[in-house]
Amino acid sequence: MRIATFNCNSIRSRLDIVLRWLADHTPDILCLQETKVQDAEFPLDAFRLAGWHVALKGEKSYNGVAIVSKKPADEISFGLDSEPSDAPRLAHARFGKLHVVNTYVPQGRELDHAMYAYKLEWFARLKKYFETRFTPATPLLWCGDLNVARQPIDVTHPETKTNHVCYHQAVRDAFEDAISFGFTDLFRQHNPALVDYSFYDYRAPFDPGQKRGWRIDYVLATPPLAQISIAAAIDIVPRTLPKPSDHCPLYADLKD
DNA sequence: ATGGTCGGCAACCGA
Repeated sequence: MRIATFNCNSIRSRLDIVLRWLADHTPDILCLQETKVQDAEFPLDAFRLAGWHVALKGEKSYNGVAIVSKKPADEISFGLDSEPSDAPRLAHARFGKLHVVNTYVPQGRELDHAMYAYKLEWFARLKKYFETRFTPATPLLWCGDLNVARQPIDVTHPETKTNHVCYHQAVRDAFEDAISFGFTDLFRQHNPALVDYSFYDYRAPFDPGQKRGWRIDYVLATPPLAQISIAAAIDIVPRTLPKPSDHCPLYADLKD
């Protein structure tokens, strides 16, 4: 079974890239973030024509999540359990015994901005969400753009990023606390020392040799799934393609 | 240290 995640930075502007990626990599499940579209405007027919089911929740201009799958989900819900629930940032789908939670965590803007405190709180609320609904024995995948680089290896020049909202110690601690529910970072499980990134800021000149990037997108799994995980990888940076996203697709393969 | 480029959407905001 293959599970994938991709911050597509507008599903309408990158529909062809996403459909091509689905056809080439044939995941069972693909979690999308930043679809940036209201539900009525989501290009659902294009997915259906290609044989995919989609659970989606969006809004105008910002945020938006979707779970694309070969088989239809048995259960779908959106948002955290407390207000503001941020439905366009969290999608949950159940496929038989398998649960998938797809999140687009708030970026945080600046350390002294209210959105950064909100981001830290978001991780705490998400941990509560996991504790309320699941146990570490639940076959559960947590995927998405989490807007935090976990370790020094996960960001270029970490010593210059200590005051960045995606690497500051407090957000790394908040992430680790949510992970402590019982998750394993599948990319790092399979590639313990590999320097690879899932995000390259549009504003930084793209230089594959320099690789100025961040690993802020994840597939995390509870023990029953981490134990049967075979491989995980970040796909090539699609900067050579027309209309590349600033994020890369990544995926994990599990035994069926 | 600063600024750099996108997408959405119609002036700038968010990343």
